[in-house]
Amino acid sequence: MNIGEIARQAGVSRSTVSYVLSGRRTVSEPTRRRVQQVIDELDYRPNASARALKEGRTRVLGLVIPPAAQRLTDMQLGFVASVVEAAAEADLDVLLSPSGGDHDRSFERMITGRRVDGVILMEIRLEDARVARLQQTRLPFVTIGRTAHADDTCWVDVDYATLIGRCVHHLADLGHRHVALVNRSAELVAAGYGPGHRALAGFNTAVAERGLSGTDVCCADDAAAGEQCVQRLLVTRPEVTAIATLNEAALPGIGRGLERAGRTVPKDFSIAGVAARHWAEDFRPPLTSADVPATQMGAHAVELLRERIATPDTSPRHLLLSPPISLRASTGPVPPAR
Amino acid sequence: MNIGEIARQAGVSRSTVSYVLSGRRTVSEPTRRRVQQVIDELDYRPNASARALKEGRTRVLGLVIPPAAQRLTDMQLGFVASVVEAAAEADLDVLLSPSGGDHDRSFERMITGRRVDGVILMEIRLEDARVARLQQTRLPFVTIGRTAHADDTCWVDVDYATLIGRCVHHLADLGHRHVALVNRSAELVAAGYGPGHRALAGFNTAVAERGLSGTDVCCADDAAAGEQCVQRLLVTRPEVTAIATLNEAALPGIGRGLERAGRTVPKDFSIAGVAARHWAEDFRPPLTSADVPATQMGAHAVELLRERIATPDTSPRHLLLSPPISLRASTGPVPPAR
DNA sequence: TTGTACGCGTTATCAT
DNA sequence: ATGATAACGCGTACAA
Repeated sequence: MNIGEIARQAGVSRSTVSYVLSGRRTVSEPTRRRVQQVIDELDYRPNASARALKEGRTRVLGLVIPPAAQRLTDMQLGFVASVVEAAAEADLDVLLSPSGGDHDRSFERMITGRRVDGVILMEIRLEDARVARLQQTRLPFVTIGRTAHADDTCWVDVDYATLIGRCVHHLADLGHRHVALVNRSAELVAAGYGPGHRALAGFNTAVAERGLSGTDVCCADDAAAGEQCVQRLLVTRPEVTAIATLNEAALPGIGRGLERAGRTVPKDFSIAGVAARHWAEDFRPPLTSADVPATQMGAHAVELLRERIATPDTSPRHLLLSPPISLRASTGPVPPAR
Repeated sequence: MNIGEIARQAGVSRSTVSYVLSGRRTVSEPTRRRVQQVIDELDYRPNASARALKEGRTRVLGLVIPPAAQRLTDMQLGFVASVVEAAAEADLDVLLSPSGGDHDRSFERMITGRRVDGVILMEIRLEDARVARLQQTRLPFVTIGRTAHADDTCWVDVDYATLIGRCVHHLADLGHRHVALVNRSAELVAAGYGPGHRALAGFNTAVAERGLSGTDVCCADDAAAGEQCVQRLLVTRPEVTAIATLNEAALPGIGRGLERAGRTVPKDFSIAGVAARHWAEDFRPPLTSADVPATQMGAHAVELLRERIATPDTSPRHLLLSPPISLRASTGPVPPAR
């Protein structure tokens, strides 16, 4: 089923059919109707490859996700879903590439085969080979998260440094003097994962500003690790009365660990964090946290990318989000010294 | 950068370059090397649209996911990740469409625009408009899950009826006489979501076979709903001593609800389920469950779809999985009557 | 090894 | 003001 077939059955030329479709030229009403009827009857839709070939654009966005080996986190999933949704809203499709480093076949296919009009990258490292690779090409791209030197790229990110800092200040206001940061996994931090580094920086700054004693520990992204981590922490740093964390997947374990150790939240121990809302709300008691707006971030990323595709030569735009902390029930005044 | 440019710089014809690329004709070694060198220097990669147009296939698979409105479950995410991974393994790309019903723009684009060589559908209803729509077209497709009359389609599914039945038999073997099924959400079941219906059927059959008393309740897919659900259940059916469930997202809440009610698992109360392994392992105590192999299912779906694309006219293959129940720590002998 | 037709939709240009 | 013709985008594969 192609445009020539429609033209034949409607008794017009191929270009007329094309003009009926695009509306780029006026076509006499009777002709238009006749052509449209044949189109409807045969349920004709132009071949996307032919159109892309001619127009020089595919109406497809690429989305690079972390390889499935490391199970995607809830937040990453939120990004994927919201990107796809926002793209669909704009009649754009999304092509997925599961790629960790560069030199990845699917990544290379995506960016060199002119399959996509632009790329959204997530799970960005401070030094990221994929970003470097994309900068070599002329392909517009936007990152969710940012590299260490991201002034000349387009990105949307959460300001983990500020948010973790705010958590610390909130805890300090409540009288806590000994606080701990439960960071993301050691591997992730070692690999230069931005949020981990920036959260630590923000933590250290705030701790210094308030004259607190601060400890930071890495913790794998799952409940079991969270539980172990808390157990160890309570032994090695018994003076700690509050935790700040960006490790949402560890939260259930952190809660369990405290419970097992006989600490009641928030009476004996406080927790504040940066997490997706449903993690915060599912925590018992509900977690005081800055809720990461994953859904909006995906939508923003698509918006920035569309701009960039439309006008590639304007200076890159950024978006650094710091959602306010929602006071819930997991933080309270420091308990009297034992 | 196109094939003509490469040909010019290498001093050969376009077809020669094409043959060097595809290897479908032997090219003299010196020529081949010269061409290859130019290709490498210019980092040339054929235009995917042009190739798709000529070859009549895109090397892209479509994956239809539920719209993001209802947050994707962990298991759905597992499917997506494993499909993408398996496709990448076979040098295929994946195009995503977030579509609930039919008549969805992105769904229609995908299947009528010849953008994809085949489609994988998930979150299948017993009566599914998208399946009907796909059957009208000639496009090969595979479903994860199956409709009520799925003999002539290609699918891979988990045998929820059998697995929930096995849970019930296991609980009956331990002496439990009053068991409850915690199903997926009422909306999902009302919409004809297959697993919900089949789990209920399997539950009823097994309950009847063993002469037990059975109750079934629907429960939204989150922890809070699970907690409420258990609270209500313990009040309305105080005789119940065991739960079978396929609602993994409700598990943390179910655990909390039992704890609040003073029931210890597995001493006072048993739970068995069908869930992704990490949900089972994160449960306290670890959940006795049939672990849904989401990862393999995605890979199987891709495999079946590739077969179907290669040989569209063979009779459709199915794959009904019933993974064994892993005994963990959440089931035990029925407690003595109070 | 090369020339060339083909796949299909778009659009500039020419004809009516 | 409409409709028709033809070139173009790019890679593939058959005929020469």
